[in-house]
Amino acid sequence: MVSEVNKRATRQLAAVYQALQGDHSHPSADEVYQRVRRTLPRISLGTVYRNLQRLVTEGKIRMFLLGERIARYDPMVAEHDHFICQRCGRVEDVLLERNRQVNLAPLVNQGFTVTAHSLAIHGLCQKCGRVRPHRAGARRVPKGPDGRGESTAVSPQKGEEVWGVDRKQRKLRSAEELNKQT
Amino acid sequence: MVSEVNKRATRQLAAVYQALQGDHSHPSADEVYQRVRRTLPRISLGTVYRNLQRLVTEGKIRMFLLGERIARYDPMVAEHDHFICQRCGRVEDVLLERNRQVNLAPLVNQGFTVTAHSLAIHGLCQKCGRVRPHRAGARRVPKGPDGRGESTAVSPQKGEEVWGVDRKQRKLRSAEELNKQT
DNA sequence: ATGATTGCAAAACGTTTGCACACCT
DNA sequence: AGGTGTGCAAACGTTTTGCAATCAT
Repeated sequence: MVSEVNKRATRQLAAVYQALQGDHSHPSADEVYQRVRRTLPRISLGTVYRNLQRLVTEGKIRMFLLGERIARYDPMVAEHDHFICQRCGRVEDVLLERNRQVNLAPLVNQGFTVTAHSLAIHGLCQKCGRVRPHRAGARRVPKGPDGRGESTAVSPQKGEEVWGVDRKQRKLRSAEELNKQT
Repeated sequence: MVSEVNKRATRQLAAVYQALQGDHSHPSADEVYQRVRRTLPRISLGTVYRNLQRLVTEGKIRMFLLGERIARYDPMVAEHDHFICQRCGRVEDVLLERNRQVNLAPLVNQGFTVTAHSLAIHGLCQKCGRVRPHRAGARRVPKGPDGRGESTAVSPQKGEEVWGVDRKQRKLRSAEELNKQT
């Protein structure tokens, strides 16, 4: 009623959709763009974005932001969880049988409406887990070769000691105090 | 050995750190900036970013990207999960007693190294859940008033039918076919 | 003194948008 | 014909970075 306007089907829309089918590698918009370009060399990145967005709001694909700043897209499939590699940034689907049965009742009782939930598991993927990473460039979250650095709520890197912060509000006497325990 | 360089303690670093202590509202870098500015009016946004980054790699604070493209920061605290409101984008800490006991053994057996996991629950927070949202602007993920639009792997909006995609690879005959079921 | 850290401004990055033109229906 | 969707390029918001000046050690 309000405005189910005449959506049109175009070559570009189909190509974008097609590029995602059967693909669970969570391509970014740009990766989709590169793919679609092979079929439609004149398509623009903007169009890819527009069509991805359209497919998302139509519920035909899924978009998520998971520990990185770039959006990734997925064909619609059954619920699953995600493993995010801290080193290479790769996101893999994982199926953990038992964890779907999370008890959300407490939330609902507090007035939340829950529409979805997904578990993000952080760590090192099979490839990255093998390499022992020279514990050198630990200062800076790397960004070059492996593409992505940080991930969602990464726990302290092994080898970096966590600061002994006590949980309650705490005032620093001086700037020095902050540095002391590093 | 390699390069545990002389890190220095500065007023700015302390202020950035201090701005987060006892704050569980998940401020963005810019919010931290605004806060710190009250004490150090001449601090620059770049410095805030640099210090936030440093504190993160030192394990003194935590950064996460959760359903939005902007980074949010948190003082280091015990593990908890996150509720992300689809409407207003607010991220709230939640404590779900039973869900910590996820069985990660299958993953570990597959060669993954798990360092952290957190559950992201998507839905409507107490405030947003009350309002019945004019089911009109459902086409476009809103971006104005409520600040954020999309969230991590949001499931199809109520009222939008999901396309009946069959799971296996599928070729479109034509562009039209894509539009048909909308 | 020396070099880590700052402020500033420009660049980078992924994404969105305004426009005139092309194409679908 | 009419208007949705396109290609292009410019704009966007967040984050990063190069530089000379400043400050902690």
